[in-house]
Amino acid sequence: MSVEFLWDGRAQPTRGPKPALTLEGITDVAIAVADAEGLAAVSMQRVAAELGKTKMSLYRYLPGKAELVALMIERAIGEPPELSAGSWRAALTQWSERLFAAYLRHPWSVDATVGRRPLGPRELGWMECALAALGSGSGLTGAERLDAVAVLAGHARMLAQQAAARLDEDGMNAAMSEVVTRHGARFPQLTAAMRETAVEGGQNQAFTFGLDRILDGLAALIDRRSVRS
Amino acid sequence: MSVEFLWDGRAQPTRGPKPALTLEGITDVAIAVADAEGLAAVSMQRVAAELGKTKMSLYRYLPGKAELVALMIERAIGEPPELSAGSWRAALTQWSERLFAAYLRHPWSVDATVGRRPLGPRELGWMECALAALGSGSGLTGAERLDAVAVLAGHARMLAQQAAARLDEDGMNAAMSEVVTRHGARFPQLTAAMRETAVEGGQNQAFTFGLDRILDGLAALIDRRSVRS
DNA sequence: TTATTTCTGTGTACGGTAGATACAGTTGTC
DNA sequence: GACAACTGTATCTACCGTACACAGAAATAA
Repeated sequence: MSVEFLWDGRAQPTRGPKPALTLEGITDVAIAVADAEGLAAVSMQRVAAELGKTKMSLYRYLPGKAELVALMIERAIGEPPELSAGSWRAALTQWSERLFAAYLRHPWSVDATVGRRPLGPRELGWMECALAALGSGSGLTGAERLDAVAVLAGHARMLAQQAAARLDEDGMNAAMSEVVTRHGARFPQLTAAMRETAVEGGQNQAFTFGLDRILDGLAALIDRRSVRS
Repeated sequence: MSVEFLWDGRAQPTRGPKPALTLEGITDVAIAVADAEGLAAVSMQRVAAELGKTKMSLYRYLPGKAELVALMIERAIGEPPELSAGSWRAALTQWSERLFAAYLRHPWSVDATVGRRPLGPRELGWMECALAALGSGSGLTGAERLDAVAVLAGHARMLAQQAAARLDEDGMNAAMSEVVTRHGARFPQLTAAMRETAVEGGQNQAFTFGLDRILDGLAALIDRRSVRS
């Protein structure tokens, strides 16, 4: 996975035949496949076939599959949001909600952003704008602000993953709940909590709950700092 | 991926040749490979070769690779911790730290626990014991307790992933920081925060910071509830 | 205009993956 | 001893990512 490709793009040549494809077109098709059938369905063969080309032609545009996935992530996450910010809390709430929404729009992006990998300009842009929202007079150190943003991002990721898992209730969840009812005696708290959860609101509520708790905790620290100083 | 296999195991036969392998042995070897070379290095071929057998012999013990990974997770996460609990806060702190430690011991388990998949008994056991710690008189609803546990688990996961990424500083991080310095002007907050972070403490500090913030937020809610009632 | 260079897209090939199936050999039970 | 059940292996298919060689197209240099 070459970092340069992600940041500097691909120098387009002047000579030779006109390219029939574009990086954007390839990425869009790959994203469409991933949206419809998951990240596992994205193969060079599949993407090329969707474009009416052979798989090897894609390698004229991309060094390899890792770069394709990186481009998919950058395109799926979108430009960093413009935060119509008053307080840091309002700004970070907006930021988290938009990140959560982006994950929900493209559930595969959760799977695609695990493990060690180079970050693209947009991904860094998102971090930058969250840090900026938290920066103005919060009294937190740089490390603390990084940690806070990481917690928020992690929360959005986790909830998006859970929401995606709940989207497809195709038998596996049925088998799972069958297991829970069978061994329910071993997990009393869990069965009770899940019974309650079933009635009330969906995944957005869970996200908002966690987000509010995190921001409450952050506010408590910021208040303490501002009092002391 | 069959749920039954995870929960009921494999009925061991009486007749026929003595099995040369055991499920535990296979799982242990697979975990050893994953610990040393990452989850991507775990293939049926590789695990079988490590055991001195052909890959197809493994299918006498496991329905498929998905089940192997599921067993690896169950074995790697370990038994749910016995929380020497006083307050809910102490208990959840201990719980989160042990989960974080488990992720650090087996960094591949972060990659292995993405996406929709059936949960094993130990994984549910961990949830159960966290819910129990939060249950006694916290005043939270079942859904809220589930959400709170999810936030804590997500935090442990995210920080473990970051820590694992920072373990191998093999050139890619170098290329990455080269990019950041080149485009540093676009990310002033980020570069400033990262410069600060470099000097002070490691990943444990980041984990503790986020954990404390989450628990602070949770405490604020619980206090509010107990006052009102 | 022609020749040359450079690029695109394709066909072929290789090593890797997961898994199905058929079969030989071993071991317990009747 | 016959039979049934099980283990481990060999062979096969169907993918995957990608290296390499080659034919044709297009822009430039002569």
